[in-house]
This record gives sequence, C-alpha cells and structure tokens, in this order.
Amino acid sequence: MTEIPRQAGRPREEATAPALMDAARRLVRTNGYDKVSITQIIKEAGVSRQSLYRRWPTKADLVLEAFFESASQGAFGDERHPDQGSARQRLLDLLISIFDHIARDGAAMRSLIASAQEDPQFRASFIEKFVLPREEIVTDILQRAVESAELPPQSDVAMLSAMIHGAFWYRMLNDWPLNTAFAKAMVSQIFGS
Amino acid sequence: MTEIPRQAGRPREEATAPALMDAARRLVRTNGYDKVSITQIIKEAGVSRQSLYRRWPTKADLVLEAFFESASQGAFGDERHPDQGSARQRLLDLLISIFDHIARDGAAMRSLIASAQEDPQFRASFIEKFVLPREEIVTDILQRAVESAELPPQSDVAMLSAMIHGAFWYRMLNDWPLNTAFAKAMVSQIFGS
DNA sequence: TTGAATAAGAGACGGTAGTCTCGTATTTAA
DNA sequence: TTAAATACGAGACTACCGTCTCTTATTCAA
Repeated sequence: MTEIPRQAGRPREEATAPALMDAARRLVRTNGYDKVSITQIIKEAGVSRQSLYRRWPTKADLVLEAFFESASQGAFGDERHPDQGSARQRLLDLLISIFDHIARDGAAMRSLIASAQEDPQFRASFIEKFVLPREEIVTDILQRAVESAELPPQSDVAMLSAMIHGAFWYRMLNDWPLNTAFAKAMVSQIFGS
Repeated sequence: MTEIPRQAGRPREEATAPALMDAARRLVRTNGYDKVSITQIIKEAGVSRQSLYRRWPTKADLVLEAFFESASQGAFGDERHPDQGSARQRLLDLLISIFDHIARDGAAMRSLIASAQEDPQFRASFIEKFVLPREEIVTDILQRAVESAELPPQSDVAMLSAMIHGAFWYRMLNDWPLNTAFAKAMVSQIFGS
C-alpha cells in the first residue's frame, strides 16, 4: 500500500478513462473501427477532446486498451491450467479459444494491426502489450512439448511459433475462415497426424 | 490485333497513368507511404486530382499497381525455372527472393496490408492481385514436392502454405528481421533438417 | 490566503482523403 | 456542322485526425 504522493494540480476525473473505454468498445463493436470517429467517442463518453488525448496518444491506443487489456473480460488465449494435459491438447484448446475471440473482436484486432503499420510508436506498444505476451504463451507450450518429447528435440520453437501465429494472422487478414477444423489441421501439422 | 472500337469522347492522356505510378513509386520509396499525400503525387506528376481518381479509386490502389504489378521490374517471387531443382531448393530460392524484395519495398507492402484492413473493396482487390498469385506459387512448389515424395503424401499443402506466408507476414508486420538464416530455418522446418 | 500545477470543456486550426462542380478541350457519330 | 460523350485542370467542399489556445475549476504547498 505505497501512498503515491499526489502532485499539485487538479486530479484527473476517475470516471473519464473507463467511460472512454466503454464508449470505444461499444461503438467499435457496433460500427467497426474506422467508422468510429474520435468525436463520436468523446460525445458518447460525455467528455472533451483533450481529456481523451491526455490519456491516449491515438485512437488505436485507446482501442487496444479497451479491447485487449481488460483482464476481467478474458483476453485472447487464457491459459488456465498450464500444467494439465498434453501439449498437443493445450495448443488445440488455445487455438480454439483464440479463434472464438477473433470471431467477436477480430475486426478490431485487424484494425489495430493496420494502425501498427502506419505508426511506429503505436507498433512498439502493440508488440509489447499484445504480440509478445501471446508469443510467450505459445512458445511455452512448445518448449514443454519438446521437454516431454511430444516434439522432436531439435525443434525450432521460435520458428514454429512464428508459423502458428503467422498462419492465423495471414488467414484473418485475408478473410479466410478460422474455425475448429483449421485449428485441428494446424495442430496436426505441428505434432504430426 | 482486335481493334477496340473507340468510345465517343476525349481519349485519356496516355502519359498520365505512368506519370502517376512513377511519381507514387518515387515518393513512397523516398518518404514512406503515409508521409506521401495525394496532393504531392499529382503535383509531382503534373496532373489534376480528378485524373488520378478517374484511374484508381484510392491511394492504395495506385500504389499497389505502381509497386507490385509492373512485370518489368520483377514482382515478388519470380519463378523462372519451375521445373528445375528440388522443391526444397526452389522454396528456399523463392523465399530468399521474396525477402530481398521486402528489404526494398516491405514498407510499401506493409502499408498496403494495412489499407486492405480498413477498406473491404481494396482488400478484395489486394487479395486477387497480390495474395492469391503468390499463394499459388508456393502451393505449386509444395504440390510438386508431394508428388516427388519430398514431402509425405498426406501433407496438408494449403496449411503449409498458410504457415509459410503467415510466418513472414507475421515477422514483417512485427519488425522482426527476414534474412537468409530465417529462410533456411523455415525450409528446414517444412522439409525436415 | 495565495500561487503553482494540473485538469476540465469548448472550440479554432492545419493537413489529408475522397467527392463534386465548373468551364474547357477533344473525339465519334449523326 | 452539330450533339453526345468523355477527358482535362482548377478548386470548392465535407469529414476526419491530432494539435493548440482559452477560460474555468480543483488541488497542494508556501
């Protein structure tokens, strides 16, 4: 319980950040990322323009936090029981869970990937907050698979991870379906069928 | 030599389209896709705004054609000798050639992938003109590899192709390096080391 | 009690994408 | 020769993003 010594000056309105995230989530789910303007979001949240830009540098940063950093609503790829079951089964469960989330919020995710391409600042933040954590979950599963001999000992775990994430990024970005059949096929390709 | 019956009306200025593509290529290579405005491109090409929009619906469509549809300058992934050499070697050569092109024009490619996420119209055109042709080159190599027993007969060629393209999309979009070492590692992962 | 620091809302501002209109030029067909 | 069709350049127009300024409000420290 370390007391944060308060700065001089008017404190931030506590309700503003959640109001903006809620508004952003709701509007983006309803209308799609690029159909939603900053002006709409601040009107919906009942807040001024500068109050948004004081908290996030761009629309993309706000949406990233609104969608993918709220632990309470379950981010992509929960790994609740990292030590149970075979690596193969854990990877399959993880992929199915990811594809479920993509079915709901894939459009937002695609827009964030797009924004990351245009803005190096945001890209760094996106990689740190979104890509690397998910990368780690997969490499962890694969590493354990090597240790338990479910994968051959000379397996290139980093390469396999790039192929796994890459495959569904590629499919998602190009409008190909991501379903259970695809998850099973991918797992078979990795672990052998 | 079928004569195209000319419509009534003033014909298009033949020099306009190449002038716009040249200007777009030059400016985007120098300054980067999102630093270049339509206004800059038309000024550089010495052409009016509408003359551009009469030919391409968006900046992305112009840049796609300027960079990746000019056969003369070698698109990504030339396959000059599709029947020579092992499939493994052909895939390696192809990957190295792709990575070379990415080193030069990867920034433009990333921006086009980004634009494709925001605009379904452009996405369809991007998939048709860019993604599918390259998809075909890889699946062709893999299919021949199955036929020549370089890959096991039950290989899921479509899945392997998604993993290959996906892996370098994923790496490219996230600022990881794409070099010969990565190409070799990927080929080893596909064909066995 | 006062001053410094910071937040708030309101809204002007510059830069950009893509649309639209206007007057003019060029071509085909009647 | 004339009318229809289409191209041209010039530039106005709307909507948007992100920045900036102005005035007011709230908090801490002297």
